[in-house]
Amino acid sequence: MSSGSCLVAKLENFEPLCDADRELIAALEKDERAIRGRTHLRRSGMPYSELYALKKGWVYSYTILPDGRRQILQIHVPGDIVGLYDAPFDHASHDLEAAANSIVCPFPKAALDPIFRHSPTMTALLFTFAMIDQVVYLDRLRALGRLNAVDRVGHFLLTILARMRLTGEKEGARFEFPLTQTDVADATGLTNVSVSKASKELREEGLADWREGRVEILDEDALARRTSFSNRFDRIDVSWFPRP
Amino acid sequence: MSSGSCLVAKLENFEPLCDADRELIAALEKDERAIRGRTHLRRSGMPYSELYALKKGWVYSYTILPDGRRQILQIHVPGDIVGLYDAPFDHASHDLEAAANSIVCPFPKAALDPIFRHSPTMTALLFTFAMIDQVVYLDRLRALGRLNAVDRVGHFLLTILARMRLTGEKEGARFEFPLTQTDVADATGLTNVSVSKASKELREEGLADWREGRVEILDEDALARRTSFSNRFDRIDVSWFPRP
DNA sequence: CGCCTGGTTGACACGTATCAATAATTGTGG
DNA sequence: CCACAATTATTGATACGTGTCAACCAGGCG
Repeated sequence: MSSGSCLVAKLENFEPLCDADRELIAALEKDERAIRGRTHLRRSGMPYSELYALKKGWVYSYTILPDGRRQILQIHVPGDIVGLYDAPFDHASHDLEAAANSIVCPFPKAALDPIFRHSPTMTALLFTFAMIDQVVYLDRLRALGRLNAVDRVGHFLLTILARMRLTGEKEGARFEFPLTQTDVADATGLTNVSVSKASKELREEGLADWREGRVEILDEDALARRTSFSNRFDRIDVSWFPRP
Repeated sequence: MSSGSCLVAKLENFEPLCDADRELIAALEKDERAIRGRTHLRRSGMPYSELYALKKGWVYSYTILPDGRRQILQIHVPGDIVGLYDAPFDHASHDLEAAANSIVCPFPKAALDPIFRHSPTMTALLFTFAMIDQVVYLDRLRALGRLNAVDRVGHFLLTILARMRLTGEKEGARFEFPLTQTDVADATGLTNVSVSKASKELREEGLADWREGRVEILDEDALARRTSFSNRFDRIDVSWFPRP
C-alpha cells in the first residue's frame, strides 16, 4: 500500500515482492486514464490490444443476448487486472463497461512478456490469481445453477466483500456499492424485481443491509452458511512457488 | 499426437513445442493410474498434493449442496490438466470423480516449478489455456443465468464438442458421451426430467441427437446461433508469447 | 428371475418472470 | 430555485417454465 498500488497490495497478501517485481508492476501502471461511469472500455468482438490495471472504481464485463437481455459476467474492483482473460484472443470476448467513475491503467498485452521471462514469482502469482478467479467463477456457477433468488444475491454480496478485503480493511463488513439492482439481477441471472424482493428479505432476516449505494453484511456467518460460501482467498498455498 | 500425449497434441494446436518442452510434459505424464468410472479422485476439503493429466476417459468436478443436490462444475476430457485450479489451495476446493473408466497421470504441483522457471513458452501456453477456460466458464455462467432448458443443454453439448476437437478429429460432430441425463442436469442447473424433455426437443427440431451414450450435433450452425455459442478455441492469438 | 440404474411421460406445484402502477431519487435546463 | 424528465426502487397481480412426484418401461447384471 506504501507504493499506492492496489495491485501490489493485493499480490503482497500472498508473497512479498522484490524491487525488481515492483518495477515490473510499476511499468504496467505508468499510464492512467479516467473513465466516466456507464461508459465502455471495450466492445465485444472488436480487435483490441490493451489490458487494464484497475486503480479505482468499478468495471464489469457482460454480454447481451439476442433478445436484449444482459448477463453480467465479472465484477472488477481495484487491484484487478481487467481483461486478462482476453489475452489469448485477438478480439475482445465480452463488453467491458465502467459501473462508476473509475481510473484504469492501460497496458499492451506484450507487457506480460517481461513478467513471464524474468520473474518466476510474479508469474506464479498471476497464475495463482487466475486459478483463484476460476474457482470463484465456479462458485458463482454453482450459485446460478442451484441457489434460489435470496441466496444468489447473498452469495453475490459475499463474493464482492471478499474481493474488497484484498486491498482494503480486512475486518469491516461494509462497503460502498454503486451497482443498481438491475446490475445485480443481470449478474445473478434474476430480474430487477426479484432482486428488490431478495434484498428486502435479506434485510428483514438480519443478514445483509443493502441500501443507497452501501452494503453492510449483518450476519456474515449465517449468510455464508446458508449459501455455502467459501472465501477462496483464505489459506492460499504458496509453498510450491518457484523461489530463487 | 506422434508422442501419444493428448496434452502435447492440445498444446501444439497453438504453438510448436521444442524438445525441452516435450520433456517437461513427459515428466508430468510419466506415471499412469487407471480409475474406474464413478469413483473419486479427490474429496473436497481434503489436503492433497497431486494434479492429474487426463490421458483417457472423463472426469468431472462437482459440489454437493446442504440439501443433497449436486452441481457439476467442470467436465474434463483427455488433454486437460485436472485440478490445476486447485494449485493455489492446500485443500481441494471441489470433489473430483471419474464419469467413466479413465487413465490419469498424477504429478505433484511442485512439478510446475521447472515449467515456470525454464520454459516461457510452456508458461504462456498454460496461462493461455487457463484464460480460455475462464472465458468458457463465463460462457457457461451466461447459459445458466439466461438460457432456457433446451438451449442450456444444446450449449453444453457444443462446449463439449469444441473441447473434443482439440485432441481428436476436427471435422466430425459426433462423439461418445458417457454422462447420464442426471449428470447433464447437474451440470446445467436443471433436473433429469427437464434434460430428458430438452433432449427430445433437440432431436425433434433436428439440432442434436443424443442417445445411448453418443452425441451427434445435427445442425451445428443453427444450434450455435440460438444459444449464441462461440468456440473460444478458434482464433487464438499467440503473437504476444515470449519467444527466444 | 428380480433388482437396480437410466430414461420417458404426465399431472401438478412452486418460484421467478412479466407486466403495470407508483413512489422516491437524481439530474437537467429554464 | 423550480419544473420536468429520467432513473431506480417498491409492490401487487398474473403468467409461465421448470421442479417435484409418481408411474412405467428398457436394459444390464447378479
